[in-house]
Amino acid sequence: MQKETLCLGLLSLGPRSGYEIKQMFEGPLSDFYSLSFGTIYPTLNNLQADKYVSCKQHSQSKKPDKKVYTITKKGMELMKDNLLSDASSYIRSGNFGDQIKSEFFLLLLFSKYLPKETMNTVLNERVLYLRQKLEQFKYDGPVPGNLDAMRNEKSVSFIRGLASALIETGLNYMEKNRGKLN
Amino acid sequence: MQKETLCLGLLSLGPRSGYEIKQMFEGPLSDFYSLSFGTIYPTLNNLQADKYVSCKQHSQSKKPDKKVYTITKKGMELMKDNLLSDASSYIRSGNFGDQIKSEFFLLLLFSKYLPKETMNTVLNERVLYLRQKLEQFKYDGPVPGNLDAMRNEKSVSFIRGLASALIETGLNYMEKNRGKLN
DNA sequence: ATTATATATATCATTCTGATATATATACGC
DNA sequence: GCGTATATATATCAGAATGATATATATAAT
Repeated sequence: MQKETLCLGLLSLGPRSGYEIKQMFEGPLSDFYSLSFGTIYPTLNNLQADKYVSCKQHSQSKKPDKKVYTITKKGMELMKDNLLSDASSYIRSGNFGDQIKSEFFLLLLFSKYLPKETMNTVLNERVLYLRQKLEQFKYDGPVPGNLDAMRNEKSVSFIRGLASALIETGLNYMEKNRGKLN
Repeated sequence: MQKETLCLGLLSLGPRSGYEIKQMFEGPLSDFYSLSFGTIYPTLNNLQADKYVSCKQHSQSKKPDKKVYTITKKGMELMKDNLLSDASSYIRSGNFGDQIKSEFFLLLLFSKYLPKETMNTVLNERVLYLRQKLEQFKYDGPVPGNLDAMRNEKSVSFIRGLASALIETGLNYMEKNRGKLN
């Protein structure tokens, strides 16, 4: 997905600064996508230059100005147009498409070159990590303001449910079949 | 995973050319990782310069020479050292780590900006695509020579089983819950 | 006969990340 | 009270990787 479309999409949930957009990528979204500051800030500047977003600077005493961006009508149109024209190309991507980069699976692929005790530790920690991830996805308590807008989206509930189901399946499989790696 | 470690790992399965390494990334591995020609060829040249691989040129009438690389003892050592020292950093990556880039999930996130009929078509095609993927992962018939070495690895059976289980879970979830997106 | 696909290596502009720079505020332990 | 760590906030850039393109031929399909 183009970085412009993605930033506009997140701004469609409400006005935000570049820093806050980055924070959204560090929340639940982090498991599916991320953009770096080096991408977010230039993208917002370009979107502003082309009037897809407007910007209000909130001067803060001796911190850098907080630049809060708001999506414009023109920006909403661009976002919708881009989503529509690229929708079909996302069908084959991610979560069993062409974009998963699983270093963990690569490690498994070459696991025979590692000492058994190392692989045992790695698999144990992987299980712990996945359990922790699962808890995060199922967590329904309060979240910081920036992330709240996302939680209320129907699509986010759908994605969280799917992610939870996938992690549970992965955990069960790992626990039942890890013996087969030796 | 460093490109050097990865190329060495694939060469540990048997001597191969850069073109054939790329082919392995287009097989079942494509769902988990990939490297481009622009990465593979320079990496192989560097590995050769540092004696981690040796190279035999097979001249072919009027095609470019086929350069078949073989991993050296020094190369095997580097690969094992790298795997060992980086193993712990792969625990949190991929398949619910920080490296999944799912454009499909992003599309779902913004699905409310798309016409219902578009989303319907997209979800239908996604289901078809996943069914096709599932068949590919379960397929146990003959494969081209390059890929055969991988099929015989225990770890590959493990990964294929895990991938199949994950896709099945994803399919079931999508079919049961797609109504909740509207 | 033409088009598409496969073999085979190489290069490079564009893109993206991860790190770093800059500057301040606040919370925490001791 | 003092140092340390973390959080806020934007910006830039070296280095790395991709995707596209160039080059050249063989073969299969239409």
